[in-house]
Amino acid sequence: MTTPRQRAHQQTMDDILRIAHQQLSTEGSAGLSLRAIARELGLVSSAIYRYVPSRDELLTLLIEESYNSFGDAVEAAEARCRRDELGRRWQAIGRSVRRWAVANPAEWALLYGSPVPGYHAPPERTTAAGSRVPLLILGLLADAELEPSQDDPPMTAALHRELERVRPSLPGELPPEILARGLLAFSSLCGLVSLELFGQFTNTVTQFPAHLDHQLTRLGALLGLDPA
Amino acid sequence: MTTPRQRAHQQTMDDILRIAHQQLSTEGSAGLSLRAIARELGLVSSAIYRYVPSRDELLTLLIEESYNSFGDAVEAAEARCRRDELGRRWQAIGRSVRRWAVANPAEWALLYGSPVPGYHAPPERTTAAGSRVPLLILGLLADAELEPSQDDPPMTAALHRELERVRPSLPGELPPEILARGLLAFSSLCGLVSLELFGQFTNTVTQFPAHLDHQLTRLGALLGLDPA
DNA sequence: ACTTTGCGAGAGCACTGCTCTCTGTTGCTA
DNA sequence: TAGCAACAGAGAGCAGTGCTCTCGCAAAGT
Repeated sequence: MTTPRQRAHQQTMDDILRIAHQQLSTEGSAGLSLRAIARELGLVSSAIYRYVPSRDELLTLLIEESYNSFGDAVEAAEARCRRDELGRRWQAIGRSVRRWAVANPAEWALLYGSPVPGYHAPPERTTAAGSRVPLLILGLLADAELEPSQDDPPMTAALHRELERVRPSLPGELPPEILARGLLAFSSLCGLVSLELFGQFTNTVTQFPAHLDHQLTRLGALLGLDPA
Repeated sequence: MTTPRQRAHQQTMDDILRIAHQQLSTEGSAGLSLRAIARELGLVSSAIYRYVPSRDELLTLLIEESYNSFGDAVEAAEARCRRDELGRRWQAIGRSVRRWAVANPAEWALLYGSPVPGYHAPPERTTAAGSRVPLLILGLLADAELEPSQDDPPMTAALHRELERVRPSLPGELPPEILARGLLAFSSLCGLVSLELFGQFTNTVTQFPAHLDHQLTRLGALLGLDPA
């Protein structure tokens, strides 16, 4: 049972986040202004602090929401694939990552761009949501039941141990070599999307969807997935 | 011939940039404050505008300097390799990219992180400096004189044409397929470094140098270079 | 009916980028 | 050498920011 006051509070809170997201896309993360949000709500600037204790806290909330919106989008795209078509699942993940990023560039910058200076997201509130997409890739690799091969380069014993140690907290039973393939695939995907969004490709590539598809196929082969 | 006044001006300008770089590393790009720089110089806030017309202009100057410092570092590392050891040259590039980024995280964020909101670097002043490292990779691929192979996935005709079109402005005579390999290698490298610096790997990898070496070897194979 | 709690208003502090005007100095030139 | 123009810094001021404080009102709980 919620009291009218609680509902009103929630309503205002939702409005704040809605306006904040909107501000984020028009002004960028540094342009996020509590005062501007208050103004838009018809509130005096100090009243906003009844809802959000600080600008940093608002950023954390936006990061959580964005990670979840991102995770929802990519998971939904991947779920539409047949489970045994591993190459297609990888392609669906890659394409939907880019699609979400292009549709929400400010949010992408918030998640994978430079950290907002002076602010550090509390890990306990963001790592879970932030792991959803990487975990999706690792889940895919787990389903592939891949074995380390000759093509996997050697790694130091310390790195091998480290990747062994995180094994229990990951889906399936990923050998360190396979986990490393997944890390590279995810990193490459982030790099491709970030370089596109942040404008580093402007003088070379403009055919972004085609370029991404091409590179996703390369990465699929690197992962060890059949093209399907 | 320079007058004392010109020399004094240049001196102050250098001080401004020095303090700005220092402020960048302690406060981050959004913490860059013209007033703080003026304060540190013992100047009143308005006097700084005799040297730097705006905060955006200061950012552009910092970006140019950073790109060049980055390019210097990577080029120097690559130049220390024997020209015919292509695998080593790639490894040297990758390692020195990471080394520079770890040593100058704020500058890395400025170059490859989210663009500072409201500000857009004038391309005519940054693209040349920003292309130095990518060009180094492409020069390496040109030296390798690689041919497209079965392993290169197909690409759309439009993308192929686009990569053909930039060919003359690049070193050697890179076929679109080889250029695409280079773009992926550079993107992956940026992704790996950014994810490390921006803290996305914290719960998985801490053995960063070993991890990078491992992935550089993978990428070297993908590029088609002998391990050397 | 009384008290606690929550919410908004308003003033205020310290900070930012940036503009304007005024003053003293420097350096070139007639 | 005298005079003028360019320049450098000072200081005030505007509009904006995050955030804190106090005050009063109204709703909710007892």
